[in-house]
Amino acid sequence: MAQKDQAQGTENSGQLDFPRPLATVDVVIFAIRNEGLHVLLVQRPAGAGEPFPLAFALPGGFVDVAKDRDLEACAVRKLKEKTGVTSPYLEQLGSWGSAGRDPRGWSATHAYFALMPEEAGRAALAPDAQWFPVVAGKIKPKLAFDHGEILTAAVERLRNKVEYTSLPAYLMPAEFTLPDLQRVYEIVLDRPLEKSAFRTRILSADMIEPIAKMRRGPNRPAQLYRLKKGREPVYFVRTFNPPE
Amino acid sequence: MAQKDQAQGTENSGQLDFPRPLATVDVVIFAIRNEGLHVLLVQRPAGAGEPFPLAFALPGGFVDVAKDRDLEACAVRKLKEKTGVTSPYLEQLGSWGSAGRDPRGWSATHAYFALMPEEAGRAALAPDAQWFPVVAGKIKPKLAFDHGEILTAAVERLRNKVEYTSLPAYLMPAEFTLPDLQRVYEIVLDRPLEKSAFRTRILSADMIEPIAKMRRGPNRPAQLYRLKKGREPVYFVRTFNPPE
DNA sequence: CCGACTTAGTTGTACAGTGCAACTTACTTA
DNA sequence: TAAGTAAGTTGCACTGTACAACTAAGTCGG
Repeated sequence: MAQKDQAQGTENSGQLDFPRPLATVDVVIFAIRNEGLHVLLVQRPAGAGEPFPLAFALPGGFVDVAKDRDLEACAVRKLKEKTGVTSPYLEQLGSWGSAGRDPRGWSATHAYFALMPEEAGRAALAPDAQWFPVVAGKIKPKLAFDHGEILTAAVERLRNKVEYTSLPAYLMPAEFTLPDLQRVYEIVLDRPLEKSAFRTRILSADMIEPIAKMRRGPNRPAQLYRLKKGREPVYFVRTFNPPE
Repeated sequence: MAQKDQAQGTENSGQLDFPRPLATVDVVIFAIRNEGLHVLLVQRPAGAGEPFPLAFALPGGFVDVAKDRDLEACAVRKLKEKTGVTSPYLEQLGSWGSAGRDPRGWSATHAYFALMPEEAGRAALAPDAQWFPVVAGKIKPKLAFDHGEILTAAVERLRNKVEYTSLPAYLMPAEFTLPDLQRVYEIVLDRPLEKSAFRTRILSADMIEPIAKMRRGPNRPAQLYRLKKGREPVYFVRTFNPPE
């Protein structure tokens, strides 16, 4: 809630002349590439006065009070501007704000969490944007600001939700098989799942529908499916076979 | 991520002289009072230039870059200052930011979600703070700003998490019985739960421990329990008997 | 042309936790 | 001492998973 600023010691109503934190938005966007979880990062500029020159960072930037109607619009805009991609799934992840996270002053970022299929990531990527594999919840290069911490939180959120939702559907191409989908679940969770229980659960969730086509390969063909359109993510009432 | 401000059209590195949104923190704090879910609200001042004079609002206020080390510290401070209470459980709920939510300009609030036992709420409450019953996820008075929307999101989050976590433990007094705990679950979920399944689940979660005392009443005494100290919230692998 | 190989998809049995309902236990009160 | 009430337990049916073996449908190499 915004109220009169008792913090500044001025009790005059409507006084707004006190220092404000910097307000930014950052997006953690995941895709599966080459059988592994990847995250899209952008390299920071090297100009004078730039914090963390040439380090990699999450795509994002300052909220523009003239351009952005709201935070989500800002996230969509920043993602498009910084990386060139658009995401079919975007949710809030959380916010990080403190005196020290940005050398330019007290700043707070509104972090978003996004998923996209690999196919869409092959299109025009911004020149300084790049996909990085996520290994053990971390990234090789040390990230700018507290973005390493934000990324860790995003991976944890992804793992948690994949355990009991249909979120991986947003990581799939337009047409996919059930084993494809299961593989994506397994990649994110980093453990094998039971084939028959997986099939039962997904098929009874009414989230995908078979199309009149099979995936052909060197062995038995597999039924192709597509997402039912307009489907919100499905929440299961159990997790998959629990870790221990 | 904070980066140079391309949005303002100035490409000079380190330029920070552009308008910043207002930054606030608000807290939705719940307690069970009189067999019902309640929220703690504060009445807004009536001074000239004050938005929503005398309306009720979530406790919160502007981030103070001098006083607040980070957002959570700001939430704790605001809760204490505005209402007088302190919460044993505080988590981020999300952020709401847009051009129109505050008549004083583009503003973004970082909303927190808190739980506390009723007993702690009986102590010194700030004079303009007041508990309101939550009926059907809503509050009787129309709230200031978009706080009605934030409250709705908080109730939804609470309901969702109570379905598969031990969060209600933070709504309990220091000593309580299993039927007490079950009643709190039922109040929040607004549906009855199975007694035997509930007991089995809670007792096998290793979150509470019996004390050498019984609750005596007009009928069979009930075993009293307390929370095991230092326990994080427990996540169950199933929800309770699903709504349909 | 046939048998080895591989992956898709199904089936069967054991098990865990819930839903439902009846039951026992332990106390108060008339 | 019997009735009443809430605490706590028990038993059985049911659902969905775990595990594992099985069948199905294709390619490929001899």
